[in-house]
Amino acid sequence: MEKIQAIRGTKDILPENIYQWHFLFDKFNEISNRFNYTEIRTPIFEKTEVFHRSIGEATDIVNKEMYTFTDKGGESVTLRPEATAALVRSIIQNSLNHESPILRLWYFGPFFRYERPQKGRLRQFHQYGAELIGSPNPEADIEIILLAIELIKSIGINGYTLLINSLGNEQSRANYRIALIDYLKNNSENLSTESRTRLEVNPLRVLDSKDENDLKVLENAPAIIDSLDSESRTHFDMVLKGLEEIGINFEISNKLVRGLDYYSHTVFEFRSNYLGSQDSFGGGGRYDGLFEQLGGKATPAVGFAFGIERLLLILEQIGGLPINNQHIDYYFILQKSDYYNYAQNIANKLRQLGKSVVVEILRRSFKAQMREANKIAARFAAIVGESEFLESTITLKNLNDSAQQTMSVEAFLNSLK
RNA sequence: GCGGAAGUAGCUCAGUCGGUAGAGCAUCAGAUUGUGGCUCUGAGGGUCGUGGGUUCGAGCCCCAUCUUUCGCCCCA
Repeated sequence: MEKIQAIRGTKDILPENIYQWHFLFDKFNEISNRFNYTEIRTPIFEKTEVFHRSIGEATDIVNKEMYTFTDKGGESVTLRPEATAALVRSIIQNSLNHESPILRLWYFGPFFRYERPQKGRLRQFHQYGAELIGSPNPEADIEIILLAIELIKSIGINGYTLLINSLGNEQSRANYRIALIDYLKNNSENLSTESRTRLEVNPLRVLDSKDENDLKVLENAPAIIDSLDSESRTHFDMVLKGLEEIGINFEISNKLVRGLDYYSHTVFEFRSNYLGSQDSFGGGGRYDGLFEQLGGKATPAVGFAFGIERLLLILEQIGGLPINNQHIDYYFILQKSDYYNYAQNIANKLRQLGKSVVVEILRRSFKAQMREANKIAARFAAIVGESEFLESTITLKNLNDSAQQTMSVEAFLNSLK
């Protein structure tokens, strides 16, 4: 029989690594709580429309990266490529923002994009993200960035770059778009072919190009910041001032535009030198127009997301992965397999007292059982031989200092209560 | 979607000029009868990613395909 392989770009999270995921989840849960954010879980698939109406028809995500299929009822559904659109759908549907003007949410889960796999880029990947719904003010932008930074700090990552930019409000963006198209069209003969097509479909994305000739052209391109109207400019300035005064380091990048259409005003991205080609491990921004696009009433919001696999890659590179400190308290060693029920009975009482306990089930030799106890780093070998079995006792051997004593089962259990 | 590299034991890797595969670690067992770690001895485990082709003969050469990886693209 031929072996079956996992689907391309998907990865098993193996038992030997799962503690790393628990570590991240626990830290993020804890820090989110400190900021008064609550976890939300939405389905991993949605009506395709949710993403079409939000992410943008012209974006790569919608154009070529979505896992879209027709279900048996004829409905077009899509495995979520990101969270924000689905969350907004849920908030509107459940009227989550009706009880209070402000809603603070976080999420953790799998997402799907049909891309060519690479290190740090999987077809099923995981994100942690947070959304702050209800405030149009720069205070919200500052809070969400601060949360992101505290999360990174909590898992021990210090070396990274925070890039920030403003796309301005709708009017500012429209103005800039015209100015940029104008400029790029005048210089189109110097642009790469890809940038020329992007100029037609999604001109802001040309700013992201790494092509050398494109970069030359872009040197003199109009900057978004110059197209911002006073409202947008003030918003951005207040965000920057806030970050400065709170002591957050950042770099302004007037070329940062990000690949989802729903962003407005503040956009930001976290980059690391440890990731190679996929150097961004988190990003987000403000999306004041999204609620309306998804049929809700106008609601301002900011949010961001981290790529969990990328965070783990960074931790691995900097030697920052946590130590797996899972341990076993007692390993039950049976001289004869006949003593299994006797042992398992005691073992389970120990478990009820909060101990982690394993009982031999392979009928191995005494020596092999001792080896096993040692290998899994049990604190004690709990030995059941003929005399223990007959006298209702248990022999405990401390595997650190080899000290050994025999006592009645009753006395042993009582000593732990 | 485009270009480059790589796939041999559970893991890390050797494998000469084409002659049906090796090491270390890991696993398992043993070294006088109820005692681990160190040491020693031994054993099991591979259709050489998959499918074709060339050849008397392919891990090695050729083609295709799958997967991983690097860069592009994109993004978390």
